[in-house]
Amino acid sequence: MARPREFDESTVLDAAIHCFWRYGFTSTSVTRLTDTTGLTAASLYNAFGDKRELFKRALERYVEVHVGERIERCRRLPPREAVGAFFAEILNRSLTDRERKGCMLVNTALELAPHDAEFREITAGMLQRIERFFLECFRKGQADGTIVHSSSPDGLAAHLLSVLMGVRVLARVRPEKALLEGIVSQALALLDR
Amino acid sequence: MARPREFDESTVLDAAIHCFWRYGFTSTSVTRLTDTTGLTAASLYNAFGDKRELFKRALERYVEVHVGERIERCRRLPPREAVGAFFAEILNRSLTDRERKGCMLVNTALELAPHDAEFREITAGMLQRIERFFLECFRKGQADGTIVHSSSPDGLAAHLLSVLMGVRVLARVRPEKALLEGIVSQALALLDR
DNA sequence: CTCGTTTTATAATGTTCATTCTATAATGAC
DNA sequence: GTCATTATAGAATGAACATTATAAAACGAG
Repeated sequence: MARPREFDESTVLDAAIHCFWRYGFTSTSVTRLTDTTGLTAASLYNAFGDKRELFKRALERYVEVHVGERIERCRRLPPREAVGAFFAEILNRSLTDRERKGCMLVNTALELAPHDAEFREITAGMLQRIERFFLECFRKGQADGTIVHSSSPDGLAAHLLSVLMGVRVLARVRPEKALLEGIVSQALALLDR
Repeated sequence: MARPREFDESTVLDAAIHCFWRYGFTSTSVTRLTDTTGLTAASLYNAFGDKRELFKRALERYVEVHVGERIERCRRLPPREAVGAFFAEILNRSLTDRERKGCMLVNTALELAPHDAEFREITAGMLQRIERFFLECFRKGQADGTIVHSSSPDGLAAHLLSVLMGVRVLARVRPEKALLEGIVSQALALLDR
């Protein structure tokens, strides 16, 4: 009926993710997007609306692929190991991230959420998803005795969420193994004694 | 010998701080700066060089005024109280920050440090200053018995630094009293048992 | 083959950006 | 008062920005 697309939407989104992840929304120009996706501006606008809409799609895909899948991977483990594995992945990512991209969700939370109500809601929801994952782990772990009872699950979950944010920030400035590992091991120790 | 300045440098820097703090480096246009400082672009460039140089001066002043003075204030207290007072101030600031500006140092660490070697060094040094403050408190507190020995001072200091970063990020997205207070009280509990 | 529809390529749009030019104004030294 | 020097005001500069207009191209339906 009509001319077919010459590109794969997910592939283009992945390229857009890489730009936005590394440089953020404002510092990613449409020119940079056309260069790295290979699409013309016309195709980009025709397919995604505008830059903001494209960013939204990219962020949603980022969270599904990079955050959601990590949570699913870890959720299959026993609760205490799940939290450990989660932070082990974060640590590994942060220490091998040569472009210092950090976490696109954290970056967006700081760049757009404060001034943009829509992105504030979106990022808040995504952060709550991580918090809920921690919460589940702690509830289960405290129930079966693999995680200590000294603190409430809610307090622990919020605390670990903030440690996660902190590690993601620090990793973009000082991606030092000793520093980040120290922070995480300190956080995990909270679960054991 | 020459025409005198019509403005006070510190006053102008404070106005610049407010812009950069709220919107970051990239999203603060020179027009916005001339509007809020009251200076013409010519005066701004004559006095400070360029936008980047002005930002650097603003950041340095921000850290002196807002971070340095807080550290000095708290340093006068006994070690355990010093840490408590520090986080009490952070919490209070975060919960009354209606513009969701967060912390200009954290914002810069995420916006500029990853791609700019000079700002990476600057922000890293400033973060280390906070870390050293924690470290001093822990060393003294462990020596006089007001802070528990269960963890190394270095590990604790790094951990609290990351909690601080995390709170500053979360506060820009979800400035909720219960959430932030929960995180901080959890962190402070680490010092007592 | 022709028509309707969507995608592409290219060029153009008008705006905003950081920065600088030109000219005028204000001072102290002489 | 004149001069050298620095600060201002306002306009101008050219580059980069996001977005769109125009027209050609590629397909299925009829």
